[in-house]
Amino acid sequence: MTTVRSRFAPSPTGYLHIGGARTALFAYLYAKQQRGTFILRIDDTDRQRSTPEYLEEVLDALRWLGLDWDEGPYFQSRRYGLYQEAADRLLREGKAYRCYCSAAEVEAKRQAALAAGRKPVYDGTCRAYQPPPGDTRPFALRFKGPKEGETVVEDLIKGQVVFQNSELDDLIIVRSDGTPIYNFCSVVDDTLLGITHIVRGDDHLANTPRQILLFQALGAELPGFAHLPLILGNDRAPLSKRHGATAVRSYREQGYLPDALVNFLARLGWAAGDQEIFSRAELIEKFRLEEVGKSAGIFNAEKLQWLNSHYLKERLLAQLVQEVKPFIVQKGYPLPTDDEWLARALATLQTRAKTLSELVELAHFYLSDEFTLEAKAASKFLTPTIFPLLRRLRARLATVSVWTEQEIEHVFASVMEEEQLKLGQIAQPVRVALTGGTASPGIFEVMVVLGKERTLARLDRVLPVSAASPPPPQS
RNA sequence: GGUCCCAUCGUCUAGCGGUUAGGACACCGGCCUCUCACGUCGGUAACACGGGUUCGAUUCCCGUUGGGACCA
Repeated sequence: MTTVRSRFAPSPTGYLHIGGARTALFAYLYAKQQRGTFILRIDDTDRQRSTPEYLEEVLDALRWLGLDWDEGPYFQSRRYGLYQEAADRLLREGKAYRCYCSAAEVEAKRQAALAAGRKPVYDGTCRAYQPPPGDTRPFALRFKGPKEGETVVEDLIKGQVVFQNSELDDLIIVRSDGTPIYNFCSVVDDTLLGITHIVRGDDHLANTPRQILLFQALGAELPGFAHLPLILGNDRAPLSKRHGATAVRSYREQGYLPDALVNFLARLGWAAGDQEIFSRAELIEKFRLEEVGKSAGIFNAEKLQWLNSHYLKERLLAQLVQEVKPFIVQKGYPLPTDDEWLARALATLQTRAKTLSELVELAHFYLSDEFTLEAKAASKFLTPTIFPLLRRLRARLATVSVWTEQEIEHVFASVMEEEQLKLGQIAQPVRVALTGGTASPGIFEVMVVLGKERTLARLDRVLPVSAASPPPPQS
């Protein structure tokens, strides 16, 4: 039994997008599951559009997702000699021929055929053409495919897909300018790299029979194929920029955790019974390429968000502290110097945030003393009638020596009893004073995290008259 | 246009001839509760259509419709 070698072969012509990430993930999971090798190959034959920046971007996204490759990256741009060699061999062996038709001619014929309602396939003009010696016209290299019989793709996902060879026209393998085309490079590389399983998007399915013919012509063993259905936007069109964020990077920047994205992507098109949450190890153990669904799936942002909040809740605080820091900086808050304190602050918000970014937003009243009071909240809860109560509470709190939830609660309880009030009646005004709004973690935890000094200062801030300080700004 | 792929709640899906068609997200209610969340309990919601095959089709076959991919 040969060991599995699967590959992911992105083109560094843009950010790694969600669809690409899922393809990479499935190829990765399959390799890991089979205890095989996951190979990264960079299909950068499009030199105009491939850039080192995008390359770094793609590698970075893969690393962030934890899709570490065992081999590579190999660069197609550094392997031209190999393609040339393979093309020469096919020409020598009579499996390819020189085509002198210019691109313009072919395109014209194609258009004409289309207009006349015929198949826009290459007409085979040069297939039997013997160039006279000394013919110096530029030529492309075309693969000489069989005109009879059929080519069968045994796809792990789609099943058996049959193509009539008569429907397949002779594929250009090297352009007249000497550059090999993608389909050819891909086959040559898959052969040379010993790829046993090609996992890719099903937009490549229609090209597969031609590639199979090429594999055979090169005398290579046929790899297994697995064509993944595409990911669509909510309008059922293939996911693209106009559906919003498609780059892995933008999810990272929005504060999604790689675990959540990986879990989400894995479940998009694949399931293991009713299970929704999968750890990395579980995915590797349970994933089956043959179980991947055949139909395209729609990217469901709400579900991703739910998964992310799930992973956020599970996150170890020490880890969360580190992960949230870039977001604190990015939002312009001073970075707390005390990690232990930050951990306690985050702990009160952990069940409330869906992303790291949102977590920081919710933590704004911890991170800065300069927040504005929500006008609606202030006008409802910070009325003059409440001031005496707040003053009384403030005075009592000032006497608390051990600043714990328990002690604070005692103070509240006594004031409540004296004033014949329910906790809700007193907690809301305090909440508004301390956090600026009506929604926050439990008021006692907030006070503990804030500390006695900041708590009292914030109460003073909303209390007019006595204090010399001006009333706080309202939004 | 040709070839190919696809079709279960709004969405992701389970199902692999006989089920009250299951789960999850979202949505709507109850409970919990100092607010908001979390949690928990419950609810609304699907087999695209038409023919076969079969005692029996969501499931197998064909077609229609509708999506999609590919054709240097």
